[in-house]
Amino acid sequence: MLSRTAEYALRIMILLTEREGTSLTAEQIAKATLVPAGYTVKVLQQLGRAKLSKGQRGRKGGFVLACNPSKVDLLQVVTVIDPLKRITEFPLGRTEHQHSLCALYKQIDAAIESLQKSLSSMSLKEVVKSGEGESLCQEHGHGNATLSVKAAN
Amino acid sequence: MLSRTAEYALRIMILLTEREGTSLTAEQIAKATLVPAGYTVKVLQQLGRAKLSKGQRGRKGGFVLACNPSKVDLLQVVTVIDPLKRITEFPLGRTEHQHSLCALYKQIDAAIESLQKSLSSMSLKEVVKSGEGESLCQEHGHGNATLSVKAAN
DNA sequence: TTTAATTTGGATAACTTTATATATAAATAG
DNA sequence: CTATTTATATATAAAGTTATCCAAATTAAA
Repeated sequence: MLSRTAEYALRIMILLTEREGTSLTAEQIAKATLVPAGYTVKVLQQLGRAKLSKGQRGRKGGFVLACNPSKVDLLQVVTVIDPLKRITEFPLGRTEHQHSLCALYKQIDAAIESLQKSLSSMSLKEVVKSGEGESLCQEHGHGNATLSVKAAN
Repeated sequence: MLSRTAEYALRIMILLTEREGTSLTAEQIAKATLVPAGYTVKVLQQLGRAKLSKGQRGRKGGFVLACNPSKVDLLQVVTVIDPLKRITEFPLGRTEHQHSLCALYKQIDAAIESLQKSLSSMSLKEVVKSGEGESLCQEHGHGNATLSVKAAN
């Protein structure tokens, strides 16, 4: 549904939000998000060009959040990777059976709209906040998810 | 968002619904839906295995709708092609930063849910009905879309 | 100033999805 | 019964996405 890359981008941005202020190397990010090591930097580069993250080279380098995570929502992150654009024109040429197909595209567009609404309804910060405090990973989680309270940091 | 193939499947099913009762050759379907000619049969085969359409070989053969279009919604068609499945378990192994990531997946799942809800809110028949009667293809349509009332058939 | 750590950018490889082509099987018309 | 029309099945090709690799650039520490 979301492309895998978009999902990676979300994981990475959530991690950067959680660790706001601190600098993380690509390797650390890969390890924490389980995004393939080499691919992590590719995703970070795209996020960087979009000014959502920023990389610093050399020793002590790494990546940091470069946006206000209360102002950036999940849709904005997804959009950096693949746009999910609304259907504003009937995308087919003139066919004999335009009417039904056109009606179909109205429905498809409505579906895209509801997806967008859902993804834009929460900022990065809100997601991180909603994950703070008590055990979450059971609810939708699998057996060996942690049950413990998040360690203070 | 939807795969291209899923979109093709929807176009085809809408056409078959519109022409319910009549048999259409793959070529006719391809022409009317603008799905690539050879690929049309691939999609029809998948729809056929799912019992949504049915093919008849030989002279006078073709494809017909094989379901009750008032009982089949857009999500069911999409599901034949690519499942769009809900996230019922936290998909990552145990990482250090599970809490936020888990919260992220709750949001992603909510987005999938809203997409599913939207796609399942209308049956094939309802879509076709909503396209009947007067000109539609202007609203979301491009310049040379027809303005005329649908011809009686 | 050298060296080590690190991002950046470009090239390449593996995999998946989309599309085409070819051969086979079935149904009908004549 | 034969020829034609059509779907079905399988193989192949093209395009797109995902992932890896390597060389170059930058930064900081030693």
